[in-house]
Amino acid sequence: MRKPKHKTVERLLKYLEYVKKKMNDGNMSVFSHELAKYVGVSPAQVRQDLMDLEIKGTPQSGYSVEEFFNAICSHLKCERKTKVILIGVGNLGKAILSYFLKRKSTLEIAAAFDSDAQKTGRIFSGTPILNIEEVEKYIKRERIKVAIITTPQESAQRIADLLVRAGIRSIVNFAPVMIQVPENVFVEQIDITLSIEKAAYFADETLEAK
Amino acid sequence: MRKPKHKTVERLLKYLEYVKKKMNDGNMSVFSHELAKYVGVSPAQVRQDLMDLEIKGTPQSGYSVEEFFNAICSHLKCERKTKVILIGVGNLGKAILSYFLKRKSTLEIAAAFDSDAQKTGRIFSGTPILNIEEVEKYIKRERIKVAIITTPQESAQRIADLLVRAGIRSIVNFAPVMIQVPENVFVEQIDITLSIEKAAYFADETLEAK
DNA sequence: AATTAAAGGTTAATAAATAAACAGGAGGGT
DNA sequence: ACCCTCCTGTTTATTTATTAACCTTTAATT
Repeated sequence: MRKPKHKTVERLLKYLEYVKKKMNDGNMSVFSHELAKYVGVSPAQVRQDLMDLEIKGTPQSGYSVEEFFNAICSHLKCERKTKVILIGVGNLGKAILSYFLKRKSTLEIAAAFDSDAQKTGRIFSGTPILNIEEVEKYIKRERIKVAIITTPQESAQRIADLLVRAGIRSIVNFAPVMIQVPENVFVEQIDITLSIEKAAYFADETLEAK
Repeated sequence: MRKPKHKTVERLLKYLEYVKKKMNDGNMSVFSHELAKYVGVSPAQVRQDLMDLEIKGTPQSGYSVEEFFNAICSHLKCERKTKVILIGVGNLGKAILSYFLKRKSTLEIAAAFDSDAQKTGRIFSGTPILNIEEVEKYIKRERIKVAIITTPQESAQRIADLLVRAGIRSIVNFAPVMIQVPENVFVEQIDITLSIEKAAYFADETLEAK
């Protein structure tokens, strides 16, 4: 079976959420059109995804939620939660921390870091906020491999350098600058402003078409 | 010339940013490899994008920033800023407001709305925060067509209904629920938690590959 | 004057993502 | 027993996105 690509991984993560809900509600099975509606894609798309994962269903009862859950988890390697850290407890950082608190995610934000002494030493949304000076020690001790940067633009590169030196292998960067890292470090750049601009563009498109 | 698709629009918006910088610095021209590095794609990709926009360059001086700027602006229809509103001035809402303040965007957040009387009546990051009860009047008076939802999950659907009733034609929704809207309303769902989970997944992938 | 290097323009090839189409089996009703 | 409907499994087609390859131009160099 071939590895899932970007869009597929997105959908699988969404399916996983829905399936968890169904399990909590005591359901034993789920249909492709339910998943399709929840995720916002066509049922055909769902079926094809599930085919790739080699999950079988029946026309009568759809797919077994248990089998489904296990299959996705093993493909996404999310049996045990990956520990990540977050740097920069500003508005965006706080927003992310509280999102993770509410949602049972495949990840766990083990700690957050900031340079502002007013923020450090407290717990926010269940996550301890530590001083940025401790981050290197922390990464090494806890063997953290993934970090989220939500600092201001100006500090992003400096923080990235620090993280890489300490052993971080992959970074999710929300600061609106391209950070430069060694080749063997993975970076995912997420630009919220741009996402909104894009949405607005396509909004216009569809308005005109009607 | 055919209309730019999703990924292309993303890149064009990034090019635009870089070109603005170059113009501010007094540069007259820009090369494909510069843009490529800034945006994180191959120079070939850049050239192809520019070809589609019918922007011509020369091997010696690359592309004219002015021509470039005008071409992108006209294709993205961003000559005059589109006014949008934001609902929900929590952590994420504030983060977005401050991002837009710093960055010269193609959009302008004309007003923000919240139900908390402690927040309303003030100005945050240059944007007035009004009471949610005024939103319908505001949308109609200012003919706003695009709205950003950054409320808690629980209120998202209710707010969406309200917005649609008031005349909003397209919504960027950050609340982690699929909102249901009439067919003629455009919705862009942005799930930050999911983006991070996805990034973590591909991080793992690349780690293993090495 | 010829050569080389750097950068753009174009076309073709490949890969990824999405959509469409259709056969087959199990229930349920007549 | 027959037909109808619903939903799955699979295949094929189509559209989007990305990459690679190759040619051309022009300035600098030898």
